[in-house]
Amino acid sequence: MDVNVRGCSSSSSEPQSDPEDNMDLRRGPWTVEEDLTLINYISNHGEGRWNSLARCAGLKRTGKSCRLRWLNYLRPDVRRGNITLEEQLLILELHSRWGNRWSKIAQHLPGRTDNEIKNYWRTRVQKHAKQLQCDVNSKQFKDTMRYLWMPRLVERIQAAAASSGTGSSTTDNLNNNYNNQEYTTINPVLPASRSAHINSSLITPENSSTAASSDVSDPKDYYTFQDNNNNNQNSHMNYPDFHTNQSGYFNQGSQGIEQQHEQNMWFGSEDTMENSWNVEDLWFLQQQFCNGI
DNA sequence: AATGTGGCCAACCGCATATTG
DNA sequence: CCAATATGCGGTTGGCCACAT
Repeated sequence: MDVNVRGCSSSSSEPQSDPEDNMDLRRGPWTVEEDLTLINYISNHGEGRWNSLARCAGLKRTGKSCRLRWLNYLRPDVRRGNITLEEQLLILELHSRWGNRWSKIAQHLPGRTDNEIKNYWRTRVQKHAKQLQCDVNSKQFKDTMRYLWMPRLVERIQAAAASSGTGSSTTDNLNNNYNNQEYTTINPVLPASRSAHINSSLITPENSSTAASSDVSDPKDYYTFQDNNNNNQNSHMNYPDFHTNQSGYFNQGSQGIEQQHEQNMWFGSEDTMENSWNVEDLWFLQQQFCNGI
């Protein structure tokens, strides 16, 4: 919304310099009164033109500060609380695609802010990279996310849905998509060492090569979550970079780590990313290093 | 009980880009 | 077209809190 707030003050003669130079400006945590002032002002006049807004509302804050406070905290549709499994999965996938484009990623997580996603990434994901003593941007780490964490997340999502008995959840969409082959799935270009553990019948060189060059301009084409916590947005999900069997992203088969071990390591915890590194993670990384990937 | 440590997250900072006059 | 200003984005910081020692 484009609201003209310029007429509210003697703005034409105001100094145009950065208001942060103003010694009267407040910094630090916002008070309840400031929050209410900002909310009331925006509800009456709309958002935008933040510097003018800050002045006209009588807030001794920079426009930047007001904007940040509104977008990250006060905005009515901002979603608070833990990042869900579905959101974790989406963050991982979108980050693998776009890197640290937090605002772009946030656009695809309704109610989540770039700041929140950024914080999540730094505190949870980077922590594990640190534990592994590898760079978060390294191929090893990215592959670990892609071929271990994300499939596990899908399994956990499915397990959670199964246990809760919710029939129309994201996981049902996942299952349906996979089972019915509703969408065109594109296989990842897998590390050779890892490919052996994947049901080869689901991988073809044709679509594998397609994956690497898939021209995905808008992830909405691929992801839409049934967001149970946020207005029941109708959604589906389609992974361009994975091909799965019915139980998850790939078939671990007899060569994988035993299912029980897998469950112990991942399904016993509330937070998927909070577990310590397990044997398979280390094994996977080791294989990658050994194969020079 | 006191102190140290680490995680979390709101807020700030600096820069790049867009908009305006 | 250009300079000034506003806006948006990603990186970083600092304070609070919980937990460990």
